[in-house]
Amino acid sequence: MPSKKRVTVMRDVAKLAGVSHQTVSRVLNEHPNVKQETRTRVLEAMQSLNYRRNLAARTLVTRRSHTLGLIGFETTLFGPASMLYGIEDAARTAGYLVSIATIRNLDRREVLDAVDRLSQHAVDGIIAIAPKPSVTNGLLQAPTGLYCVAVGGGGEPDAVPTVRIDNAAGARLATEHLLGLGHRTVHHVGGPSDWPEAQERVTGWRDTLYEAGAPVPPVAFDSWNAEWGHRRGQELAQDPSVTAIFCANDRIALGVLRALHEAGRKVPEEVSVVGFDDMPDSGYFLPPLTTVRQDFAEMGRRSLTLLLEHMGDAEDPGPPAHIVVSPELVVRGSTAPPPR
Amino acid sequence: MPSKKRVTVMRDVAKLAGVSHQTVSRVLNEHPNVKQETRTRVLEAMQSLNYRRNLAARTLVTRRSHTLGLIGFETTLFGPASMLYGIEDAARTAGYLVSIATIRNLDRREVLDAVDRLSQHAVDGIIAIAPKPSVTNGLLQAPTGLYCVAVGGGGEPDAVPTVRIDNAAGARLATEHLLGLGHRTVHHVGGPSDWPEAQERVTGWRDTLYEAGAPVPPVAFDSWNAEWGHRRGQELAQDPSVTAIFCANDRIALGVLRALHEAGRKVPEEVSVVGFDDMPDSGYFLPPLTTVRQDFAEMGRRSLTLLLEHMGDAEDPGPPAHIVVSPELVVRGSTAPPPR
DNA sequence: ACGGCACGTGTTAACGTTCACATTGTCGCC
DNA sequence: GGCGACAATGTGAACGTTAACACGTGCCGT
Repeated sequence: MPSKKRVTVMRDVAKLAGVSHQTVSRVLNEHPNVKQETRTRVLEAMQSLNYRRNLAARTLVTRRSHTLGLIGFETTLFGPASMLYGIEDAARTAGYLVSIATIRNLDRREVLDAVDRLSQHAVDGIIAIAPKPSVTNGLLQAPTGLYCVAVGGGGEPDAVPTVRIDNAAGARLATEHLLGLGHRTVHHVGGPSDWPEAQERVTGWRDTLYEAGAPVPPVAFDSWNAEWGHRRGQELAQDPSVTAIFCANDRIALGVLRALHEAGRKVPEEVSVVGFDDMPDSGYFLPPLTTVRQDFAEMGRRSLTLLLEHMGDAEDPGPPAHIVVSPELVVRGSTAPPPR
Repeated sequence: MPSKKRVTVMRDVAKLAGVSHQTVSRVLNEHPNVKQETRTRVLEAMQSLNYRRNLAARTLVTRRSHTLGLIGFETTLFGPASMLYGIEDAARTAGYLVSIATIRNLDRREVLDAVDRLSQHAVDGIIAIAPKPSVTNGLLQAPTGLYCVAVGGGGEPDAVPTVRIDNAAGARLATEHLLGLGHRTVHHVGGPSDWPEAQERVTGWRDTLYEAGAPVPPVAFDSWNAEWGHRRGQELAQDPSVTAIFCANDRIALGVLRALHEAGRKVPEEVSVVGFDDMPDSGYFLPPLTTVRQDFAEMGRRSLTLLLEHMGDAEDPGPPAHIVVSPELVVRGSTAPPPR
């Protein structure tokens, strides 16, 4: 007949090894004061019984679940998805599991709800993919003792530690590259105007033009997708003076490329185009896209390190730390000197 | 002075409401036998104390964590990332949290490791993004009582319930579309030969050609990315008899488009190209890509439903259920009748 | 020789829930 | 009017782990 108790617990291991359950616990937690011989005996017992410790019980008493929460936004896109990957990757090595709570918009309500859901499940900390301040603000509402960091955001440094990319520097790289090729000025197709990241890219681009004494053409904002790039590209294609276009991301650039092609304007012979992000297949656009690469996965990893550090600091967290990573220009076939 | 007890627990709520902790528990679990008046009194107490129940304690005694595990592969790509999204979306509505364990390759070891990690954290069930049988097989190793389903796989129906797309039908749609336009035959650029999904697409394509009495050109396999499409596209571009190419996915198609363009062969005037997946910006390729759409997020949602059903069925699970979803042809500008 | 201290181990009590059972009261029905 | 059924609540014991303390050893210094 089948035994009533299904899984083996500490007590079973202890009995087999001829010690108390506490000693088993000590072995498990690598407590120093256990004789080598007992340790191996316990380990053998665990092995032979195929023992796995019950994390729920452990969590109950230690108040640490060894689980981290991730608040994600638009995680189907390459950038966020890669951050998620980087975070999970680093978390695994650090012995944590990652639980996700995606939000469908950036309302404060949604964020609070996600924080609530995660904290109910007793996560030890939260990483938020936080492109807008509303998210970071929501994070501040988290129960005390719950550590939070934000990744991939923009705007002014916040009350929570942050990992972000230097968008202005990236925009500068792109703009300087184009000016360096001899273009009189550079046009810009913006992302959504209410995203700090989009604004920072505008700033970097504009400042570079100013400093170079180049005229600053008007910017239009809308969204991050190819449809917008296509729409805006059609307008720019009408203007023969446009020879260089810096797009707020690669998807917009894709739309711009198509619009230029449809208008019969050759890239890069007549018009140069630069993107931002370096999505997986940007190198296979027509022509291959020159772009500003950001290492999303690395940002994810860094944010996890930051979170763990933050959690490690006992009571006094000190001022929130901020990590800024630098983007990198990838030159491909979509940029060339202007026609003469 | 600050009180020693930090968080409020059931006992506190009970005391404030003037009932026993068990009654509070009953209110929380919506047990029928609680007087309306007491219920509201308890609810008010919970509200005013800002009580949140401790899920770890609950898990310890009920052995249900209300957490689901996800084993993910290449989650930075659009398909898997969308499935993940769909799964999380459905899980949230069902009151579950999703924990992720990504695997970096499809080895059995990695899968076992992921299952182990998830089961340590006491997940109630596991959904695996399982493109190759090795994953599904690993799933069978899961501890008894842990329910698993696979999503997005291929190959023969497995021992675990599965949600998959009808790859052959999708390939058929693409091929018939091209034949219907008047092409004598259709070439195919395959994915990785050891992926069942890639093979099924080949099968659907080949069968359609057979039935139509069209010649079946040789297939080459390699990987899923644009680089491969570009490489293979260069070869196909040399052959003037090639007028229609069906690619195993959109990324490959992107590479093929570029190769054709470089070889001076116009799409769709001289050569038609069809993809598979319908990635976000396929509609803005040059030209806009005709493709076979699969609804990844929906597959994710369906897989969650399947898992919950499976978990609900008490002891006897019956034969594993399989859901097959149908893809859909999206006609855009990359296909046209052959040159005459 | 003896107090003290470090080691190795065991004992008991939490942690915050839910479950099984016991205890009331209230109603309806023969 | 008694008696069973059921509704509403309370009591105690799990669940499996770690924390806090207590208990023996053996060794060192004075």
